Order: sequence, then structure tokens, then C-alpha cells
Amino acid sequence: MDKSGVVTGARKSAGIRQLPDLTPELPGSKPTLKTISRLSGLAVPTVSRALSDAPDIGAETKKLVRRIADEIGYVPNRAGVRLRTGRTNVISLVLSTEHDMMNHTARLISSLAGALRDTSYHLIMTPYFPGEDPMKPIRYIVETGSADAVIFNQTQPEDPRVAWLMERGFPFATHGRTDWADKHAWFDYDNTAFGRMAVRGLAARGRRNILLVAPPMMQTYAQHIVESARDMARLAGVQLSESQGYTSDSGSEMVRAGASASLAADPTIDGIICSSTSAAMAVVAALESRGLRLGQDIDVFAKEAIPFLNLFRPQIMALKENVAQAGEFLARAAIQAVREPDLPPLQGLDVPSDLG
Amino acid sequence: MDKSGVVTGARKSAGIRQLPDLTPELPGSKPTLKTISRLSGLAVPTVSRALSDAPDIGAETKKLVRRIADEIGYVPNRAGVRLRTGRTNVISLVLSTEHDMMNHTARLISSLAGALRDTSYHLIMTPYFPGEDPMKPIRYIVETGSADAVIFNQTQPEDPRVAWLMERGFPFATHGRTDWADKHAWFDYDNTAFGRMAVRGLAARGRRNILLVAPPMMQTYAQHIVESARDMARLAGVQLSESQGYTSDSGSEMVRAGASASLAADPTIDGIICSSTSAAMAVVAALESRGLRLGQDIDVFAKEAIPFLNLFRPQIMALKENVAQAGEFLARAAIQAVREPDLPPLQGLDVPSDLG
DNA sequence: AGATTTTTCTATATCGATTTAGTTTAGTGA
DNA sequence: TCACTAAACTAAATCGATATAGAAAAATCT
Repeated sequence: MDKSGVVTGARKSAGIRQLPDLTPELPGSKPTLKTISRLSGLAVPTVSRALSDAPDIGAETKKLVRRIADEIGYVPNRAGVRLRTGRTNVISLVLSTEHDMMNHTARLISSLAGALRDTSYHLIMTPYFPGEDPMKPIRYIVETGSADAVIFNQTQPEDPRVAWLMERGFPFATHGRTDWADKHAWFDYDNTAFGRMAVRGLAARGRRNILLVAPPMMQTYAQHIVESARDMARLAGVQLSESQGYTSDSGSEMVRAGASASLAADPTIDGIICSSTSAAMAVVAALESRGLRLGQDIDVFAKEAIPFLNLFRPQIMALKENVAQAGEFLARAAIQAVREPDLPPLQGLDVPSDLG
Repeated sequence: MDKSGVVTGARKSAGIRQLPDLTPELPGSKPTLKTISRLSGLAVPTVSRALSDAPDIGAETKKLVRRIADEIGYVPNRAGVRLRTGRTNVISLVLSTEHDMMNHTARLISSLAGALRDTSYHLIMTPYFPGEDPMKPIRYIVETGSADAVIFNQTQPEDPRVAWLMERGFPFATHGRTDWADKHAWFDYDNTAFGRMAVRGLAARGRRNILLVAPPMMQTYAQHIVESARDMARLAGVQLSESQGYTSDSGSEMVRAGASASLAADPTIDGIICSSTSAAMAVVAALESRGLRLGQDIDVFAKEAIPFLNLFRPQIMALKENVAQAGEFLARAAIQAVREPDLPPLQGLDVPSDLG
């Protein structure tokens, strides 16, 4: 209200190159914009705008500010930015603790965290437990504003999480596709190629009666595998049946028992396709306990994130799944969804190359 | 400066039970203290203090405020709290992406995230890559104030991270012990018991020449295993040698090759102790490729986070490591280190029970 | 030269929560 | 009845960054 005697105005200290004030910092306190302001003699907002390369700040000023910022190791305070702008600089990975896809998950986390390392983003884990409403963690993130974007997997064709997030325009990226895949960011393993190559590979080794241990059919990628495997089986003229009562996600003990039962029910089965590494392990255990010789009486075709199956049994026909690539891609996709919501969403496919 | 005509004072609206103002909220905006303030007619700080149960707020007022807060679903804004108090409500897990302890790591992450779910804390992942300075992520967290506490593993007896954090009084909890274990929070698997039980178990099956595949000796737990195994070997009168040129962390291919070489160099080896699941897998692969029969010519003793080894080979002598317990404990320990720095730090041991 | 525009800053308000320093009313004691 | 204390609030400042409005100097135009 009282402005008498207040001298305001620009250029008061423009042109000054050397630091006008070198008052020693309070020890232990992190430098803020205020620190730079004091050191440079510029106002705090000027410093802020200089660092964000605003057009209304002089070139010399920008240079000066950036030099000081570098020298004193200025890093913007996250809480300040977040409070003012609403941007959290956090990306949430929704973690299913289900079953034993553990290995896969760990790989994904590492690569995501690694990819975000040199960005301003932190990765937070938002777990949910089997049986819980899958919407819950998503709603939590959005409603509490805990992150700028969400990443999640186990997508379904008409995934309610995807619908809900799109409706609200909240940035996200999925590991796996949906029916609206052209409208959002995703990364997926090419399970259609996998299904095709699995049947073709087994047929090439003379297998004629193939058992497919697929993931739960609600998930999009299960449908990709099943459909492509069926198509290829028709083309190749081989028989294809699907596991009944258990899936590749069922847990190792259950898969082993199930596979054992399947083999007992139909002893002519000579090829098994597994859509996960742990399922392949369980299946091999099952067939060996039934006295079947892997690679001779029967072949197993699988997918794996880490070279592991062939260490265990060289005979397993394994295709590599590049989970590290998935993590890196999803990180970029999520960030782009946050920063450039109007660009077409990033979409990527991990196409398995043919077996040697 | 100008106070004329301003009516200030307490009790202006004390005693009012019903909500004096029901102005509809702007749609889509999250409720804040201000919202409650408007609805209750109380000042914002009063609302704040009422919610934090401060002694200078009346009982009726507290009840009123809490009721409104519940009704409108008030959740404190993280950025506001963090900016004002400096408390981030974040716990950082420093993630080693090294080797293939993947499975173990994933379990730990899930259980940590799960344990923090019903607290106000979020879990962020701070990765670092093999070969990097292990101090780097720690320094980053502390210096940027990205978290209230850090959790990390792969501790060494005189771990520089522990020393550095203790010096600064920054809250942390380790998975694994150090020489200063009585002074900080930790959770550990009882590797001394493991080493003892492994040797005893193998000796009980008549094994006389045992090979120990231990982790790198810099890590504390490796020393626990080696020392206890040596002690027990002396007691039981069996021979014990340690793997040369490879460790249980060396990566599956390397362990397989190394174990194969060890078996070639000393064909009288009739028992192998592995301190990790992946090492056990590799070792079994090695001995089978050399024509040795597991459970007959030779026995393998190992530790595992997920029931897996026995699915693969029932003959493997496996002790369970309760990683879920570790995660839960570390979460609690970290939170206590933050909230009650003066209480003695939480310390816990996962004691493997004897084999059946 | 005087008016007008451009350039480059500064001042102020704001995000949401909390801390510190008052201020008012009611109650107590003499 | 008047000073004095306790109880229960309110006011104002603060954390750090940024958006908006406004102001002075310099450059341009007429």
C-alpha cells in the first residue's frame, strides 16, 4: 500500500559481470533461487526466468545466472515446483505383486528407474494385491496428485483403467495393448509373432500335437498369442489345444500339476508352448517327471526376459523378450505424454527375431 | 499497517455445530485446509492445528474439523507439507541392478511397497549401475532432499555409505549388517546359521568334501557364511574349500563354468553350498553336464527367496529366505528412524529354521 | 525533440501447510 | 470490581518457485 520512497526499476545493475555479493552462505543450507538472487543482485523471478530460458531475459543475464547456478550447484526444490505448478516430477509404476512374474517385474523396474535417472523424474512404486480392484491404485494416483503419469501392465482389451485415464486426460503408458491402442502410449511384446513363431518352430521339428499354456484370456496379450497360434496351426496343419484349468500365470506348482494332467490325458502331445519363463520351468519339470525326454519325445517353446532357460535345459526353444527396452520405452512414452500431450502417443513393439 | 475497523477475536463462531457455509466447491479441485476453513468458519491455522491434535484447540472444534475433513475427503497436499516442514514422506530404495539377484530384488520391492501402502510414505527407486560409485545415489538422496530415509543392501563391514549417513544423522536402514550394526537399523538373513546348517546338513548326508560358492568377500554376509561354514566344517570333521575366481554373484554362465572347473579339478567334491538361488541353478547345470547325479553322487545346499529350486530339482537342499519379512521390517525400521530418531534403531534377523 | 514502442527487469501474489506471535474472551482470585 | 491468568483462537510470516502485471531505460519513429 505504501510506495513512497521506493525506488524500483530495471537495469539497476545490468551489465555488472562480477558477482556483487559474495556473502558466505549459511552452512548446510541448500542453494535456492534466493541465493542466486543475492549473489547476482537480480530479483528472484528474474533468476527463475533466466534459468528457464524465458524470452524476456537478456542474453548476458542468462549467462551470468547460469554460471552462478552451476558454481553453487543449484537444484530446484521439488516441493516448490510442485506446489506452484502442480507438476510432481514423479512417475508411478503400478506394481502387481501377483504370481511369480517376479523376474520380469524386477527387470522392468530396473530399466525404468535407469531410464528416468537422468531426467527430473523419480519413479515411485504403487503396489496392489491380487483380488483388489485394479482401479484403486490408479484412482489414488490421480486423485491425490501423486504423479504426473502412471505406467501399468496386464492390460485388457477394454481396460477400465485406460478408459478412465483417457476420459480424464491423465498421462499414462501401458505395458500391453488395449482396443484403444491407437489413442494412447504403449509398449508391447509382439505376442502375435511369438505365437506364430512358436507353432512354426515346433512344426518345423516335426511336432504335430501342440499344447498351449497361455496367460488368462482376459488379458490382451493372451488373445494375441492364442489367435496367432491357432492361425499358424491351421496353416501348418498341426493340432493345437489350450491348457484347461490353469494358465501360465497360475503359479509353478499349479502349472506343473496341470501340465502333468494334460500330458496324461493326451499322451500324443509332442510340443508345448509356454508364454512365461516360470511356466516353462514348471512344464519341463512335469514332462521329465513323466519320463518324457525334452528335445526328443517332446519340445518346449517359451519366452524369457533373462537368459536362463537354456542354462537349465539347452533343449528349450526360447525367444528373448527385451524387457530393458520395454522399460526404457515406457519411461520415454510416459514423459512425452506429460510434456507433449498433443503429440501422437509413443507406441512400440518388441519384435522377436527368428530363431537361429 | 492499517488496522482500523478490523474486528478480530476468538470464539467468534465457537459453539456453532452446523456448517455455516456450504458454498459449493469448484468442481475438480481438491479440498485443502482452506476448504475446511470456509466450511467451518475457522481460520486455516486452527484447522491445521485441530487436525494435528494440538493442545490449544478445543475438543469440540477438533471434532467438528475432523468430521468435515472426513466428509469432504481431505488429504494433506504433499508439496505443501514438504515445502514447509522439509519432510518428504518418501523413502528411497537404492536399487542395485547388478547380476541376477533379480528375483530377490523384486520380492523385496513388492513387500516394501506393500508395507508402505497404508502409511503416508511413498517408495521411490534410486538405481545405480555396477561399477558406479555406491556413494553416488546416497549423496544424491541426501543432498537433494529427495527422501526422508534410504534403504540399501550389499553392505560391507566398514560400509562408507553407513559411515557417511551416520555422520550426518540421516535416517536409513540396511539389508545386511556392518561393523557398526549396533548403532543403526538393519535387517539381515542369518547367514551364520545358514553356513552352519549347510555344512551340518551335507555332513549328515555323509558328504566329506564340500565346495562353498560364496558371495564376494567384501560383503558382510559373505564373511558370515564363510566363517560359520569353516567353523562347522572343523567341528564336523569335513573338508571345506571355497570357489576360486567366481562367486555366487558372478552371473549364471560364469558360475556354471567355474563350478564345472572346480569339479574337474577335484573330483572328490561331494557337496556344494550356494548362497544364491541362481548360483544353485548354475551349479546343478554344471554337475549334471559332468554326469554327476544330484542327490546321489553329490548334494547341493542353497538358499532361496521363492520356492523354486525344489520344483526344478527336488533333491536340492534348500532353506527358505523370507524376503517379504525383510521388506516389511525394513519399511518399519526406516520409518522409525525418521520419526523416532532417539529410540534404539530396529534390528531384525531372519533365522532359518532347520530342515525337516 | 517528443511520443511510442521494445527490451529487460522488478514487485507482488500465489500454490498449501505450518510456525510464531499476538488477541480476545472467560474464568479466577483478592 | 479490577487486575491476572488460562483457554482458544486469529493474523501474519514462511518454505521455494513461478505467473502476471507493471515499470524504467533504451531504442525507434515521426
